[in-house]
Amino acid sequence: MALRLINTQTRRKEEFTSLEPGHVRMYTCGPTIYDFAHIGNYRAYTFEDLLRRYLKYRGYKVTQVMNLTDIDDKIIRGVNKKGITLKEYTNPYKQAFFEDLDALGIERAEHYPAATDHINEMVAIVQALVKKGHAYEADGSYYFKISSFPKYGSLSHMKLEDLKAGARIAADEYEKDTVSDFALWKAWDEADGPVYWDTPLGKGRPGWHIECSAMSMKYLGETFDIHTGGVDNMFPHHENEIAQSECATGRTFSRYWLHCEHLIVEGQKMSKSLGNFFTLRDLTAKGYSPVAVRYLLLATHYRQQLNFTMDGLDGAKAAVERLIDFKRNLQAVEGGSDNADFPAIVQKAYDGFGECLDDDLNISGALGEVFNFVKETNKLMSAKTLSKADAAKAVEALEKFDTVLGVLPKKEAGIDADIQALIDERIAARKEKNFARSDAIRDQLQAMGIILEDTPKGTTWKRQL
RNA sequence: GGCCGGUUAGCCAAGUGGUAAGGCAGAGGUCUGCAAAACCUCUAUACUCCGGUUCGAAUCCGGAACCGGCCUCCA
Repeated sequence: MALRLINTQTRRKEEFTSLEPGHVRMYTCGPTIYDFAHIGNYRAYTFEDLLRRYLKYRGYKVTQVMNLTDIDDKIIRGVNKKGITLKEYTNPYKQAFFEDLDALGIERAEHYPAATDHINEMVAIVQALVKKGHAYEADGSYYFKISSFPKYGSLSHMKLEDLKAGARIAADEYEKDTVSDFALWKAWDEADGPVYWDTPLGKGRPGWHIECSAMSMKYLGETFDIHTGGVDNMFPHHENEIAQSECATGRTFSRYWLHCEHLIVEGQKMSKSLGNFFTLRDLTAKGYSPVAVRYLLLATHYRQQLNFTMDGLDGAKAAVERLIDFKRNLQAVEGGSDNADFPAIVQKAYDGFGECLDDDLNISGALGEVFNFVKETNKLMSAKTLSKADAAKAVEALEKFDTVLGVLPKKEAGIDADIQALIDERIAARKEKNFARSDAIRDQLQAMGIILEDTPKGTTWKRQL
């Protein structure tokens, strides 16, 4: 069966087809690089990574764009406070972001355009909108005229007249024709200090929404396949993107919209005041492995709110370990004749894995299939009825699944010579029944994060996750 | 006020009409110098509540409670 995705636009599960056969173009709303990203942000990026990896698993070529928002009110405030340039302010957070992506095993997108590198493209869109009567200038700023786009609200299913005009309408927005019109370009203001661009639109800076329109269309074309983001971006951000993009080009902007639910921590909204606000660095500092965090973020369906708990993190770690151990045990299988039941077990795993993920990326179901495969194969292994060739096929399947899951170590890390020397010494000590010495070595290695496994076949080791 | 999700065992979490996947935790076992690790086996009268439709409902419809989200720059 084909891949089906729930499109926010229609609220229906739709069969996915790409505009260009075999090639998916997707745009993913990225971070504002004014601080370290938190695990809620990474939930969204992990979901996008799952989508990307599964599209590739299904044989698509993927061109993904993730923007880096490096201009907004908070960044301007930070720049002026510290008296440094905008790039000087944002670069450390940009670097930290990529470090976190690597730690979490999130594949790199093809493009990471920064907003401030695309001012000209944004200006061009604003000019096109003005020319077509969809935008107007007021006191040096430019606004999108929502009343000129009847389709406005079709993504979030919100009606303008239902919106509560409330406290969040800033007092300085009086010059807009109607309060719901949003800024495409903001005129320079003294508080902006040195942060501005001189453009045909005047001296100022871009609004927030326009960057995504400009950069997605530049790298993916006027119409592309998938646009993703967190649910909070559905309105107004994505709604505004659609309005400005479609009015500028006269074409459909994104064909599918996917929105990721938020995560909560221990059943509560993540907030600094509750003390349950975590960056990836906060968790690794507590000794948690990034791959455990990845698994936890990945394992819940993306349209479901994810309850992030420390117990859950321990459970995620144990689940990943089970997969890693499964692979190690398979690789140690020797000889034997092929098991007649095994081909059906592998086939069932492949089929189940694909069927679940085809169904709007049902990752929990897919993981269930993987663990059933692990259990059934382990059963054959412990009965010593699995052949070396069977085991190789099982490893192949597991590695194939892991192209989507991304939780297995890329390659076994080497072992230091002195660690090997300790292991050898312990083996010798055990032969001489010098258990005091062998236990001391065992403790020493454990303190170094090396777990020993004394099996009937001898002593092996693994790194603690 | 408008709109949108959710509520499944000790915890996490699939399942959208046919009688409840999977992971963690827990118990037992194999192995072991003892452990650990790994693996196997087992376990739980778990579908928020109240009505309705149906031969049959976690699943569909109506209502309630609770939790959470969006309503102009927050993934």
